[in-house]
Amino acid sequence: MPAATTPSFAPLYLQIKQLLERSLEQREWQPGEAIPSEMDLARRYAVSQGTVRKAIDALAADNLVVRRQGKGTFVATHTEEPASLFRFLRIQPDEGAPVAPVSRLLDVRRGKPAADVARLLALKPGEGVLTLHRVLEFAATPVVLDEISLPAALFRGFTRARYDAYRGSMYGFFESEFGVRMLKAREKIRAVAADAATAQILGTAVGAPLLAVDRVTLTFGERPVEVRRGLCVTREHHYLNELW
Amino acid sequence: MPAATTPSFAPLYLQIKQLLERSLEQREWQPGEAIPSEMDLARRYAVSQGTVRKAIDALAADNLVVRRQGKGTFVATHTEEPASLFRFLRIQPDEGAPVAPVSRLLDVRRGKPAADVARLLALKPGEGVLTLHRVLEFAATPVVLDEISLPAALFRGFTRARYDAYRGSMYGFFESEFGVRMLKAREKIRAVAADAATAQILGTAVGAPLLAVDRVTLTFGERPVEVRRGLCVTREHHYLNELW
DNA sequence: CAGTGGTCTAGACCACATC
DNA sequence: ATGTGGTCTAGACCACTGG
Repeated sequence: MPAATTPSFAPLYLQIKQLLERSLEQREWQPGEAIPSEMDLARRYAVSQGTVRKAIDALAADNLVVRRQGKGTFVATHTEEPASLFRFLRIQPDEGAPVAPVSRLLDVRRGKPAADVARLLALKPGEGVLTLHRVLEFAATPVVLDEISLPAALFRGFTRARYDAYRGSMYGFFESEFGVRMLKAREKIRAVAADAATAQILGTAVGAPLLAVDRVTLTFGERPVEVRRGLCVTREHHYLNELW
Repeated sequence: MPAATTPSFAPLYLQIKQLLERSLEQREWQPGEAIPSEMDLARRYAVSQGTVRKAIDALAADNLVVRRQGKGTFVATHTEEPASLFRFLRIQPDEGAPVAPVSRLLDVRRGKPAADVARLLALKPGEGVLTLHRVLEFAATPVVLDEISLPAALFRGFTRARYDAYRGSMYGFFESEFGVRMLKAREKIRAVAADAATAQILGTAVGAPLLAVDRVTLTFGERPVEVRRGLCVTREHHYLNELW
């Protein structure tokens, strides 16, 4: 017997998935916390455990939750699990094992968005943005220069000092300090020539070829919450992509 | 009750998946054909339909097989389904809808592999390679220059005329003419400066920034069967990547 | 030990495709 | 009408985790 009402035409397990997704978005359970057991959720929604299982499987496939056998199912977080780090960090040294770079924030500015940024972030007229510049260093060598644009409304109280005090990835910082959760991203990659300012920061010649990675990052409901352009020296590093 | 013997320590459904994978590799069913129904397979392996279902789900997640409701489950193929085309083709025009480019083969050569190619293809000493050069054109504009290295042993009888006569993607050609099936790939992406020869073919200035995409393509058993370097003009095109 | 997710089964019914 | 994959259920047992 299904639940009391069937709110839409979709398989039951997808309806349950949607309900769980709403609870996740509304922080009924915090990132890193366990959600209720499958049996509890089955009782709550008046469906069988198998149906809840399929719903959770789908959430896990979307990287919204992480299953841990014998322990429970946990809300995905950027503040733990170094594994999930490399989901969004695709630049790696040509030689040697994957490593996490050091992030150095150059500046933080507030202002009006450029037209393309406003469009990509779906900002309302008049909405402001935060613009960060930061460098990623691998083994003390600057490799990536990022320009990061964020809707100011979602990141009130952002300061350089606050970021510098944080230990962990930038997305971990966004999640724990501002409650903004980066779920997926779309990147467009091009090759460009280094301009003078970039060349100086990255230690390359002016005109040297750089990888330009334009990322739009999405949160719940496919809402864009970050636009970032990364310029990357690929002399001893590369962007790794697995196709399957 | 499980099957007669349990050949290894793994869940039943993964053992079934492995058996099905072996059958797929050995072409017990041809690409594009339907495999037996879930019920038939359940009887064949003496397991329940649900277990076969999980095995097939896993194969479908690996893109080895495609489910079609009401019709059956079909062996994946590069010779149909334009959708699967864009799984390996990530270069797209900045403006407008995704389109399939025209592939123009420049030359075909036989010879000894370069050291790095031999290593990436895991060739035995003395094994020869085929080297192709080809251009991808979007709207009559050359955008990508590919150098493709293939183990000669797997592509006996390859000629330019034979490729030109084929209608469809290159991986479709490999699959239907040589029985070589490209299942997944790993790409390393860098920015480089155009050399004179490349600049001429792609219609750019010498030294212009190009995207260099180094791909190793794998078949069953993670065996590498293609090494390709693509050089791409990203003036009006980009490499698209979805992160989730 | 008790509780969690993971596997496996068996059977019922639905949705879709084909004849 | 028949056969296919897709959903849903209910219950049993396994494997892992932690007190």
